[in-house]
Amino acid sequence: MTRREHKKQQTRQALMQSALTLVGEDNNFNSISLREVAKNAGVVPTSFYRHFRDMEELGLHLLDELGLMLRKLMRNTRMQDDYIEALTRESVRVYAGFVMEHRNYFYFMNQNRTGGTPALREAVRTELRYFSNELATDIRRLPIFDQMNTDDLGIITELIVETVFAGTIDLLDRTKTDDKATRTYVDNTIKKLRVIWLGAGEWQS
Amino acid sequence: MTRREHKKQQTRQALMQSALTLVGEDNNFNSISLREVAKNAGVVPTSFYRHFRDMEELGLHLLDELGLMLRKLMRNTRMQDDYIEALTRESVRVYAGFVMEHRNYFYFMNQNRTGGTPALREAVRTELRYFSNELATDIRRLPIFDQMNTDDLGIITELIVETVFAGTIDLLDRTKTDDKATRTYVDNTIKKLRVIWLGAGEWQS
DNA sequence: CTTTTCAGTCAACACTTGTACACTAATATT
DNA sequence: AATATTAGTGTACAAGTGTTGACTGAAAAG
Repeated sequence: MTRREHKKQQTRQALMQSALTLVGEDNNFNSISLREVAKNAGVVPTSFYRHFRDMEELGLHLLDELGLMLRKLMRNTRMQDDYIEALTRESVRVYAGFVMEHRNYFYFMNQNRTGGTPALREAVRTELRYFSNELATDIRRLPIFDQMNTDDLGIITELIVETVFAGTIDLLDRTKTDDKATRTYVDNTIKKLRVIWLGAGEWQS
Repeated sequence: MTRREHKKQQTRQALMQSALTLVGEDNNFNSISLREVAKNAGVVPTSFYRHFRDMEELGLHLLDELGLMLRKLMRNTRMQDDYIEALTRESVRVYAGFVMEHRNYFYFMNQNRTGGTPALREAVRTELRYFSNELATDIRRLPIFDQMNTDDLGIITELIVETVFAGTIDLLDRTKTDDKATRTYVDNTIKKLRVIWLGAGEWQS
């Protein structure tokens, strides 16, 4: 990579980081302006166009980045143990920690799952589906699921992903004022997942 | 109510309806302007202030309205039958129908669960918690739950509400292009709820 | 019938917005 | 060493933003 390309990457990253910071400060991604982002990145507004067509494109790249991190994280922490119980506990705990370390990213993702442009919304959906699928092929190996109908398995993993993800925004908000919020989230989510595991075990029998 | 008060209520309603319409087509509540709303309601921008302090206040009232409708609907459809199975199926079906009849309201609610100002976000949370609690006192009567720990019961109802609600935004988006989307949503949601029921039945036993 | 109230109007304000265009200067290519 | 490329700058503009204060006229209160 040439020296110039490197410089470019640097401001590109500054722009993305800037947007993320603004989102973290309780601004909605949809209502932050291109100009704010540029200013916050220490760059003139028009310079923005050297990197992204518009804010939506920046958003999509942001989502890519988060997705990549998330998938890597999940792949590393899953399947360390054979016991669903321990696996669940550890996964949720790690997930919560990861969320706390990347607050702004998750604010962004949550906002755009339900709020963004149709394109952004679809991108988040795809990301979650990706997870769900990975989880499915992953737990297929477990004795409980080895002969379950594929569609049903998909629905169960979807339920799991939704459950973990649904509590994220509450976790983000509550941890601002409550130190114990993370623990509460982890405990509650684990209970929910345990209910799901139990139900899945009883499925079609 | 005097004739003048009646007129006022009318434009007030027009403003709320206007905001809702804009949310339905243009997409995000946070990026629609006070002026747009006023214009769309056939009223001059400054007139807006006779009714609401700002857009957030309008949003909160919108949420009140939806919450009222929703709770009434749910109360009417729950507990018609003794079988969980039939109850679930009917409830979800009715809910889906209701969503389709009030698309813009649900876009609004979804957007602000994860996106709006902290106040709006909290308002949505409260609404969902309200549901969860009502559901809890409601199914407490069922033989499966009559001796369950109250906290655990709360978590399970929370899980149920989240599950029903999580799919709503997808339902809204998909029904734009796919006629069968409603059926898919109903079927999938029912399956998920069935898993939860099964798991709840096995809980602590 | 006269006076008060007040929902909606009008004009004006100080800003912010996205984007077009011509420019500069450092880097890369020849 | 001469030339071409291009990330970032600066200026400019039309359009839209929230909010102000003084106004009007119909309905309500006296």
